[in-house]
Amino acid sequence: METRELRYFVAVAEELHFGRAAQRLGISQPPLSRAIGGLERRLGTVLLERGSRGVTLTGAGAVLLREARAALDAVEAAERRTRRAALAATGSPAVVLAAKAGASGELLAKLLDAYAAERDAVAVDVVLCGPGEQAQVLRNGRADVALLHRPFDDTAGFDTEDLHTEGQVAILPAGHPLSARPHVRLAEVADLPGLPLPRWPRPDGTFPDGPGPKVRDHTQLTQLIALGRACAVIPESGRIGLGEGLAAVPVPDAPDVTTVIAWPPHSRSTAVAGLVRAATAL
Amino acid sequence: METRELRYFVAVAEELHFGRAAQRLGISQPPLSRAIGGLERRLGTVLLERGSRGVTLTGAGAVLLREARAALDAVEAAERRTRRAALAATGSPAVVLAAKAGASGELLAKLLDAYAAERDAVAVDVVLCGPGEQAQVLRNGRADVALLHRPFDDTAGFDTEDLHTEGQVAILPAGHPLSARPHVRLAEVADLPGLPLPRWPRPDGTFPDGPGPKVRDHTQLTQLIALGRACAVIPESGRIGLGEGLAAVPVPDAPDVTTVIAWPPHSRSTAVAGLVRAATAL
DNA sequence: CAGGAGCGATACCCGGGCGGTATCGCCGTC
DNA sequence: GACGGCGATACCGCCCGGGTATCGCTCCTG
Repeated sequence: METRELRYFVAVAEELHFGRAAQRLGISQPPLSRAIGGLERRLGTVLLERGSRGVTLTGAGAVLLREARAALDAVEAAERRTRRAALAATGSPAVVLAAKAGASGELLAKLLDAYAAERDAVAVDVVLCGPGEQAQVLRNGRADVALLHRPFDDTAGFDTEDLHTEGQVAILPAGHPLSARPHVRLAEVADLPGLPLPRWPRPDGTFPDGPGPKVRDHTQLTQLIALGRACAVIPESGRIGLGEGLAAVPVPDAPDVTTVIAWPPHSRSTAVAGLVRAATAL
Repeated sequence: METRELRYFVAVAEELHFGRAAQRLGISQPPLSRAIGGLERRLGTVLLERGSRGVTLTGAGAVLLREARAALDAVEAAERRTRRAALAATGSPAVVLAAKAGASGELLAKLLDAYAAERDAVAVDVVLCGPGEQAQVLRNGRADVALLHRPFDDTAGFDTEDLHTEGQVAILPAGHPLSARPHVRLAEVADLPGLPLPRWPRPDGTFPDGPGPKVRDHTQLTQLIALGRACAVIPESGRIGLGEGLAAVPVPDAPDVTTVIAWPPHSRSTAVAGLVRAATAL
């Protein structure tokens, strides 16, 4: 199987429409039909059910979609990491670290300082991601190492070291009745009248159904809470630098959040190893 | 990057010789030179140093070799798993379990029994591998789930559950002076005159240098020991069914061996989940 | 029920790229 | 200095990937 075929299949499987998929791929529809047909013939199975009412995935098609995404990520990563290695050899070595925007700010700063103090430390490019995007950028090679947060982020497939565990706090508009309490239970925060928990995007960019407002980053979240339109439960470390208008109340029964440093298991980069060493020594 | 280019590059990087690589790929040498040249041009870097004395990898080339192998494994896995899913849909569902030949025999039997007793259990094909091959077959999709042995096998990149931990024993020819001892130290076994530790193949099939005989599987090992040509240190559970002519002596200071069940992190198969459940419940 | 719209499959053509053979250029080595 | 080994280059032919035009089917609609 060629990566071109995998790209084509993923496009059709995501759009569930040959015409739109072809448009997205920048080709016309007939070659796309032929490519998918050829793939099905060689695999000896039907991947897509062409009904009169659009296209649906078969079981084998669903498996291939999952596997093809992983394979394409690996190919992309190969290209990016090779390019990065070539750059490193010609004089400007750098390592790319992915972190969630607005999380673990203090830990990140300490990590960068500690690593910079090491012998033969190289430049660290920091890529700030939306929630849940770090694993993706680590898989497709945009980053060499990432800070993830269990249990929110999926650490499967990476080597990891735990760095820090903390409890969670509820963030409420200042002056809210609950904000004076020494602590609250998760259930109490879950359905406050008029203050729903916000909805975060899924990995594919869509939002789950529900009453809460859609948010994509930490700034949107704090603004919405300050406006009295939502509340949230976030790791303790997120409370620092919250600004006016917000109050934080511990939520003892919310699951602990562990910040971990993660890297691709076959990584052989000394820079990544140095960052991990610096992080675990914090 | 197309998988064809990656396959070509891996072949050259492994052979370090364009002619032999072309032969292995079943094409002639000129198109191979052109393909590699094109890859280097598009990546904007030199991957292979063509010296008068053969070919060597550059730094970027070494990175690409590692990443390309991973990517090709992922593509292969996509193809195999899709084929398997298609088979499963047409009536003969099966799950493939990889285990090291000659290890954990008892545990494997109990696992298969326990799983077979489950509701809607499917057929389990067992693939017996040489030492260290399980991770490879799991990565490239020949197997869906595997039994690995830490610290010997590399579990990086997989989800795992620990099943069983045990100590190690030295296997000696019956009648050897040490065989009467209640236990021995690792260092004592390491350099017995005339009884060297055998050499196991590396993942790429070559053997490390050293005095010991080359062995590829458990049978060869036991024969060599019975012949008085080698000794070995293996997990306790390997002593059962040793047969005549061999003695086992505990080695308390050898590292413990943990048998784990491992599967690809994005696996969604209910059969794999069932096997894992059965295994952890043992 | 006829007409039309939407969508994927098919027919057919064209051009680029992949693979093949022949040959060159560069080094070592005898 | 001749030769042999090895990778690069030149050149050619053909297949395959991509394009346009069109078909066949289904469903909706007036």
